[in-house]
Amino acid sequence: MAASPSAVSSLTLNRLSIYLRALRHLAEEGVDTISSQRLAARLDLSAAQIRKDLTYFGEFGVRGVGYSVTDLTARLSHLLGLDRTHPIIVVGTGNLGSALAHFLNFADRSFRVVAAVDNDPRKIGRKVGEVTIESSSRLATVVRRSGAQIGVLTVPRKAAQNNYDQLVRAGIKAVLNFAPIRLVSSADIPTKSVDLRVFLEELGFHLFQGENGRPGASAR
Amino acid sequence: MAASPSAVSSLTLNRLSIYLRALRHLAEEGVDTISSQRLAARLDLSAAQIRKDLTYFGEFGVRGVGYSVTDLTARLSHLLGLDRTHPIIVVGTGNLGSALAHFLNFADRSFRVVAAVDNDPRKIGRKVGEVTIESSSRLATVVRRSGAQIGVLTVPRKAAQNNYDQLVRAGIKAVLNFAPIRLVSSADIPTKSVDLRVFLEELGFHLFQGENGRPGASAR
DNA sequence: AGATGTGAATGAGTTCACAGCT
DNA sequence: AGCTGTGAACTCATTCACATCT
Repeated sequence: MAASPSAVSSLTLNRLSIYLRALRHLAEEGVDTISSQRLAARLDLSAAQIRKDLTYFGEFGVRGVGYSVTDLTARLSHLLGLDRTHPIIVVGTGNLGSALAHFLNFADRSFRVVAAVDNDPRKIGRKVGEVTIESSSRLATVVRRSGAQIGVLTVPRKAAQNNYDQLVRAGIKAVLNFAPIRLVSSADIPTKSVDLRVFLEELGFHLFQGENGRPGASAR
Repeated sequence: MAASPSAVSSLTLNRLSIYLRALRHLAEEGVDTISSQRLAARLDLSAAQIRKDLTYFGEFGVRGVGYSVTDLTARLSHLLGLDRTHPIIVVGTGNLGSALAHFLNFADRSFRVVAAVDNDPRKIGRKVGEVTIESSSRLATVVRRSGAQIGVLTVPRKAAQNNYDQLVRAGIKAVLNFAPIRLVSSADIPTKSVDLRVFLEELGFHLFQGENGRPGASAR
């Protein structure tokens, strides 16, 4: 098996998640072997793309046959760390934060919200999903006590960097940031930023194009 | 000025959103001219990248000087269609859907939630933000009556394709899909899919790497 | 025959480096 | 002198095409 490469692109990694989801659906449908060709057709991408992505991590298939659905599922789950449970702390329990808290607990047993903090004194003591909201001022303590590994940042822009720094100092292992800011991030803490408004604004552009007579191209 | 190109990549388009946000902050700070160099430093990317992105759409700068903050803000806003208001319908008012509904109305005057539908009879008649939830069975009617241009799909996977098709038939102009499925999409309706679990799973991979002794690389 | 795994070819996206304008 | 706009060079990602295995 190939050693894990020093750097795999986000693009490849994100497609692994997509493959994994499709594989789970295939298992539900009772399929037990799948070729890159047929998986690609389902996902609307190329067979070569799938094979290339997989070979970054090893040889998972059988020539002349294809991939075992259960085997590949297990191996991708393991690669993405989904065969263990990652405790999450939600920082900021506004609309988005509390929605994500619920969403994550329902969606998957690989991620579990174990703590939540907020700035607003009125929210402290309330529950979001299974956990009780605590004060942001106790962030470091809460991280340590809960054993949270991943911080989900859903605070306003101006609070984001400060909360990020506190998470890092408290020993968080990774951060998913939804605040619309370029975080100054510690190089050794995997940090991913997602800005939801950006997606809408992309559509805004295409709408505008459509109006000007040009047929709107489908965004990927 | 350069004509809008037939195809601009999502990457470029998404960076325009980022530039625009930074420009707004600069304006708040009272800055009125900015060079690609200084903007790049702020956003942690290259000056050439910024200039190249902008030249897809025209010549916005002044040689020897830089870009006028207010001028560039206006031009990017216009390009992204943010100088008009886009009516949105939220399809599926679960955790994520209702969070987005609130979030979008607060965040920006360019997008306004004008309607929401849900499958669950118990939710119908309730309010989410300013709008009253209606039945998904009336989706087409609601789209037409409300004049919604953008559909935000936050329904379970199995309902997504069907709701998407209905949105399209009812004349929606663009769709932002959060359901974890590859939509079979009409080529002339800009459609963007975002899968939040994918982002977490990317972090899951990096956590796993970290454990195996390799220093975790920062995800972009 | 039919599928994978992979080097080679192509294509997309980014950075370089500099001519040209203020 | 300083900064934009842009072809050319380069790097990263995808696709091709085929040797290899079942």
